[in-house]
Amino acid sequence: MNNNNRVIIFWFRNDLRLSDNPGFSQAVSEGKVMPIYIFDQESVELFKMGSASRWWLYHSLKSLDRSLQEKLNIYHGCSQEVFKKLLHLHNVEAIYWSRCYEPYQREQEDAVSLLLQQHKIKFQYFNASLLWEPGQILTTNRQAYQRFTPFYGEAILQNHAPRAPLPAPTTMVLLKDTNNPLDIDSLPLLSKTSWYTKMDSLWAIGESPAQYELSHFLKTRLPLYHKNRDFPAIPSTSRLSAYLHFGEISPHQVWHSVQQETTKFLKKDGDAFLRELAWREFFYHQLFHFPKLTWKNVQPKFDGFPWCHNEVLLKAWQQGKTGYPIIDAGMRELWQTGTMHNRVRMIVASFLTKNMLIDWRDGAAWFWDTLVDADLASNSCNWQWVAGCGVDAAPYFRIFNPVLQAEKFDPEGIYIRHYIPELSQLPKKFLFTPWLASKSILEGAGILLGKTYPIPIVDLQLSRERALEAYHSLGK
DNA sequence: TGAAATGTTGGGGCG
DNA sequence: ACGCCCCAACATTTC
Repeated sequence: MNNNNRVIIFWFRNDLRLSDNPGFSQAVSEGKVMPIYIFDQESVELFKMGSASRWWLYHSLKSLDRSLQEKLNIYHGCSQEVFKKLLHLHNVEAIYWSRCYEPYQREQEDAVSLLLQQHKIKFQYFNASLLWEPGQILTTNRQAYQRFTPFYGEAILQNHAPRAPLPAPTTMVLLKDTNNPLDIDSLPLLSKTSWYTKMDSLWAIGESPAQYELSHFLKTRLPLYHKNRDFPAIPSTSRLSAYLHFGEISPHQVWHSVQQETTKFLKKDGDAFLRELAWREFFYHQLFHFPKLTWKNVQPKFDGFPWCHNEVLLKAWQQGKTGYPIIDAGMRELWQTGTMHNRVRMIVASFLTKNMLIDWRDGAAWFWDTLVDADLASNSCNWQWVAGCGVDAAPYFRIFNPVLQAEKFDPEGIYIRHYIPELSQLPKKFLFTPWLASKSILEGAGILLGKTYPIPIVDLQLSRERALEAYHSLGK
């Protein structure tokens, strides 16, 4: 066989970037590289990629393809089968990829590894999407941490700082698989109804937009991050979560540049942000050690919890028509933009699980479908955290009051007015409690309660008491 | 990374 | 002048 025909396959997964991609760098340094992406969802039983994620992925792949001189090779179907064909058609020298940690991705990896072992093909995987490998951060008993605080302390204090990010390779020889008829547009990524046209204008997707978001965040938002991050009307968050999920930016790049920015004046802000990045790690590690947590309560005593199955309430929550302005604003932000401010995510999640007494899995499923940053680890763990059944979870009796939360974190009502235009004329005094406004005030604001904006769909006090009762029914 | 209920304190009005 | 009561304002406990 002619040695010149030998190719190295680099399998892109949730690492859709060229910079700080150790496996890709190694591949292009060793020879001609055939970059591939496999859309492999058929075997996924739970949590097939949601609509918003698929929309994001479409653009992310387009961007990656441009970075790869339009040499990205697209496949659709079972990963193992795709590799079987590739091995048959090409003279494959080695196969490299970046590890992924979601249960079905691990199954894919195992199946592919087995195949490659059988064919005696060299393969190697790399860590490109976590600061610390699961299994690297363990208690002295070699167990996974069950509490974030010691996890974070140990991870920072006892382990080396995350490695420095790598630059993008400067030279590369890329190969197109000429036998393959598929391209990005042939994947089932964009639905027929173009619900996403508005989103197209809200997000710039790809590796260089991700870098731009990061530098913009460092310059304009990080300096007041600690103070501002809880206020949804203030642009204070990094907006990096979706880029991190698909790997258009690596956590190492983010970690490293935040640390570089963090002078003593910014220390509090830098620390607060790095802590959030560490929560992401913590959740990935949890998922790694307990893959069932996407649908199973981490605390088994919650298995008997008396959740209500109420389609009417669930739908009202999904559509942002509960009658509680901060809840509805958040749910509409999600629907319109594919994201939701972190503080508001906690408020709407508390409302669904506690005031509506609806199963956290229903909330997780909705978020999974609608969030552009939908991430199995963060989504599942955060829902369990709010519901009280997770690792290091909020106590069940911590029930957010949507009126008080709105008064506290959207005091001027800017966020609410933005996402609920039908309330925008309401005076601030009644903006958080429209049902308390007199008829004349409502009229003056052009509101017909029950018509143009809903009457509260559940009673706060009664639902709170009901939730506490349900909690007590679990016993200790 | 709550909220409500309950407890405590201290200033001021008032008999 | 003094004690009593009221009630913010704050602290603690409970869910």
